[in-house]
Amino acid sequence: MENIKEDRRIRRTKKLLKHALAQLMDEKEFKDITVKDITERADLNRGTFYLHYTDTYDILNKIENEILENIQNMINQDMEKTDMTDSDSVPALKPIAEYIMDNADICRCLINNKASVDFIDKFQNLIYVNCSDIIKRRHNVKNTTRNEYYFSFITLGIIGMVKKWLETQPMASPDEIVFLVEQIMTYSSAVLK
Amino acid sequence: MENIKEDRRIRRTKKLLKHALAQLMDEKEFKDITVKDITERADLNRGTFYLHYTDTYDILNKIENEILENIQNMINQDMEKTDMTDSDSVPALKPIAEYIMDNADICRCLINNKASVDFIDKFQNLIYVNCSDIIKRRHNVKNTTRNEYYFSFITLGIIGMVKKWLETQPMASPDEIVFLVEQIMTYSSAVLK
DNA sequence: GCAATAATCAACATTATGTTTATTATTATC
DNA sequence: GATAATAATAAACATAATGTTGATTATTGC
Repeated sequence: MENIKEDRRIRRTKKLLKHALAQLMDEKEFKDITVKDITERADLNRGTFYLHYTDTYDILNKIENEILENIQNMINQDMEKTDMTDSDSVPALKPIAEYIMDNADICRCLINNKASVDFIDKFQNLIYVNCSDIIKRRHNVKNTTRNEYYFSFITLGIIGMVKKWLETQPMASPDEIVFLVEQIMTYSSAVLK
Repeated sequence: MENIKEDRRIRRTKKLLKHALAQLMDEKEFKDITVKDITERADLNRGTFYLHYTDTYDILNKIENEILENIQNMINQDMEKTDMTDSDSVPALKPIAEYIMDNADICRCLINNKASVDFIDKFQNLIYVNCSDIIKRRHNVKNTTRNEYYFSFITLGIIGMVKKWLETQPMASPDEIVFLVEQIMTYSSAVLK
């Protein structure tokens, strides 16, 4: 997805800009953050920003996509290893929960972001795409409109739980959340037909 | 909440501005909508906008709050009528679903809005505040951290379902959605302790 | 070391914002 | 229907952010 070898200066600049934005999002709403704010915080020239991003929404979008790509990669790795037919747990959940825990600050500001692009939408879609097939196969469930509604319920519900997790200080351990998510998935799949 | 008698000109102006914004949100992302866009569409002077709202986020916020206030009022009315201890259904759901159906265009653009304030957050909070007490009493459930996680799951999950409902054309009838929501609430409450 | 290129700096035109003042049009109320 | 109150208009303004350009300096990969 990314160029394997970007110039060191580019890597440094992008990292500085992203860190600056994450800092600022902790301090004020995204909509009130300007390109000038970001470059001043990163101690870079304003023009430099435009060498890499078109506007503030572009850089935010790219931060979001990186996080979600990392999570998707964990799922893909897990898919190869796992025989889906026998186990009832989802092995990818543990590394994902640990990843979210490790990146709690950035995940929290993305998921709580009041004025921006659609991190939650993209996250829900990721869960939807990766889970619906697995669940359907496991529980021998059909593609009905009714079940589509329930999937929308479950997938956004899981994000609600993760959101709560990130908001509750001190945060529970990844293992605890994995347990709760698996439990809720088991219970909820009972509504599917 | 609102002044009982606003000048007719003010009522007209506010209505024109709100309709113009709703129209524009169907055409492009909220973040790209300017005050000029709104007043041009409403065929009003740009200065007039500032007589009533501070910026685009302010008017959006007020549209959101109106919708949610109307829903809250339905719940309040229902609370007075209902004896909570015996029934297992939630009578407010039907009028709420009908209200959402009647205002599907505006609700859809608020719930799908990619770049704005927090309609979904506020909506989730409304459900949370109004449902948690009822459910806790009904199922004799305690205030544990674990249950808080589940409430976050259920409340955002319901919004996921409503979102799906609004996206699916042609929309299902309010009665169908009420049935699904009640079913999911019954099933889900099984995870509470 | 050197060619390539990223970052800086200063300057610029463009656009949106938010405010002000004087003027016109509409309203509520008597 | 006349009138005082006030909402909407129009034009002008300062301010600030945006996005771009061209020349210069600094860093990088090889």
